[in-house]
Amino acid sequence: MSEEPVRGSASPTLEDVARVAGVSRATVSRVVNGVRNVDPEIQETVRRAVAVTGYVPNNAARSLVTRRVGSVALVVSGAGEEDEIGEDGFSTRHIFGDPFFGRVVGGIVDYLRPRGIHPVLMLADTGEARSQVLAFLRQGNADGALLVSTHGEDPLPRMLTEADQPAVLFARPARPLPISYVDCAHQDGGKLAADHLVARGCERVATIAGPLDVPASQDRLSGFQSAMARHGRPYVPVVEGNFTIGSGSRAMERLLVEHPDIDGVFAANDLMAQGAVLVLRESGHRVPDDVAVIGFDDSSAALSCRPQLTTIRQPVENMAAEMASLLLTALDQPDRRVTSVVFEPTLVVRQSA
Amino acid sequence: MSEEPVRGSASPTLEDVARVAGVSRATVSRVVNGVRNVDPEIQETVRRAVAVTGYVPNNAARSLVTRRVGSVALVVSGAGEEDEIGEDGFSTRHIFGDPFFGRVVGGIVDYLRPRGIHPVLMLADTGEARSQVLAFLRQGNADGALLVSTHGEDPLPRMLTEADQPAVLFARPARPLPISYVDCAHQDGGKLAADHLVARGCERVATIAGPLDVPASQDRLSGFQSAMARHGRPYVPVVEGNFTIGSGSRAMERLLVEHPDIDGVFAANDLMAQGAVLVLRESGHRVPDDVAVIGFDDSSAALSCRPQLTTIRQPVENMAAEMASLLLTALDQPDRRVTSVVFEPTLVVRQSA
DNA sequence: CTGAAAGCGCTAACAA
DNA sequence: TTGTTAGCGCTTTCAG
Repeated sequence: MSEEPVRGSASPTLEDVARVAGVSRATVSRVVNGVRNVDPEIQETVRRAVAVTGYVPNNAARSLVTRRVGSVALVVSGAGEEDEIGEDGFSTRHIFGDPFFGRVVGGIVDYLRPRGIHPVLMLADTGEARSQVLAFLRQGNADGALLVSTHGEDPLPRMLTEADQPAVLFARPARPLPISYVDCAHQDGGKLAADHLVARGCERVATIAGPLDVPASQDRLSGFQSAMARHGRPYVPVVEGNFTIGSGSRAMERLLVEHPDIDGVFAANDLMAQGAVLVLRESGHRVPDDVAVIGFDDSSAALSCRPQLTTIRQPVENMAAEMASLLLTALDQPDRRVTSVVFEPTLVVRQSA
Repeated sequence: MSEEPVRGSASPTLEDVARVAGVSRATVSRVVNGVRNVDPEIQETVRRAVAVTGYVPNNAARSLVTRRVGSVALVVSGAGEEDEIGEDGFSTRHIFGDPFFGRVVGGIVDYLRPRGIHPVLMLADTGEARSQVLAFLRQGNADGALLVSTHGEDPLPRMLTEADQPAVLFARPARPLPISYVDCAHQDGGKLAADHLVARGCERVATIAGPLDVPASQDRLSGFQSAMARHGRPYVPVVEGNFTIGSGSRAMERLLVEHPDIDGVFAANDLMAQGAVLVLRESGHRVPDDVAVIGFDDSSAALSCRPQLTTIRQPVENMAAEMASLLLTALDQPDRRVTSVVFEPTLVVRQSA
């Protein structure tokens, strides 16, 4: 008892602890920061003094000299441009409801948290917001940035490299840039989908692509097309969607009109696949018996869909963790070459195909 | 041109700007912080010097003296305990994929961003993590906390008040505590659901409640029950779920076994309602013709469900914004009474009831 | 209206 | 191994 630090008074400083322990500020600092070369007995004394005073280091003061704050920015770039979910006066941040994004955040938080680092959430969907992100970093509010872009022509990556800010992207930038990123072998994913549909015996296959200004969409499409070509199907109907359920439904409606005898569909993400399934069932097609559907991502949408979606799984949590890992490495070794890490997608067979 | 600040050199300080402008540090500081009492001409000179040097204030230095950092913690407490979505080596942060939580984040970000404040995302699902949150705040890494608890007996609110940390909760704490919060009139919501089902002509109504250690679940349930009682139905079968799709399905299965002739269901959130609908349809019941289903939240799940869910809408974004607003007010007026703001839910009629 | 000067709390040489 | 000292960059009295 009486370990209770005095309430009400201003929070104690190193100085206070030093006085109580009868040593110098420097020694307390060393103990607190776990620097060796401190007599074990004194260490103990200091630790006790820390407990008695209820001392907690002031991170602002620390950062001022170390030039590190111990937090990173998690930037969602290009979000909220179009939005199917109702307008309610807010520029609804659809992205935060996206199960895919949820996995990214989860992976990042899981990696960062044991290391005592926490992500600062930022949106960068306008020019102003992007400047805000840059200013934020320059003011030293975060040591670096993890960037998840939702569209191809995002100018933020370039801005970051030009400002010499440490950053790692989720997904390869549309134009080559000296910046680190993690990605998934989307073409291989497209191939997996094609092979599976063909192996299933599908004869009249079409695809619902993602927005084609996004490299990932292009890659999934091209990987799918070339694999189909290798199977002797040089032509595959393509409709472009925008990764939302609604766009998936609309795309499926169009495909059904133009190709009523379709028997296999590859959608570039699970949400669109879900939208496609809804339309198929409502128009009396059985899935997978009449039309097989395969998605991409393996997000929670794949599980909540009926039938559950066969899909191409991206190891999103691992990718996100790797992103964080790359950033921390870069922060520790400032003049290191940029790197990229590409993960392999896998086929997850469920009911829809 | 040549407005380009010198590259490579360490970032400029107030001192540098002062030298270029030919004034003192203090004056530059005043201009940068928009303090009046500065000669307009000098202001202009300083502004030019800022532009020339590419000056950006160092927030650590600033915080050291102002004792404010300009960021808040967004704490998700009690998350990730149980998780239906596959285990993949990660303690999957289910919460981030929850559309309800997505709306909360969106609302907070929307309110905070124009004010130049950004939330630091933290998870507090273990005792250690909770201490981490407290230490984080005490170290001055954030000025206060926005807390979203996912279960009733969360100890964090009390810890925060005892540590005198400014905080605002989403939802009333299970036990009374001198802490501000925003909430929704859940009982009224339950009543809206009951009235709608009765008005629809449902005769044999049951409910799938949320976890009963959460005040919100209790309130939705009691509001629903007492409204039903007022309609002459003193007894309503109740099955408890845990706010996930899967639990909604399981609950519906049980209800169907015990009460095969059921014709109306109120689920305490949309995800469970969605799970219930899946089971109903798979077992050959038409929704809403045979069984009417009504959810709660009006999350994106309500829209992606087929049929689309009739539901009780919580104005989550407004609630989240209000939460942020309350916190900022508290930060500006430290010795102000705690307050609570309670929002009214509304009935949104779609197809499921 | 402006400048000089005193710290905010901490780390990191450098001495001892 | 420990203590002394000099700042990190900024705000803010207090004089002028």
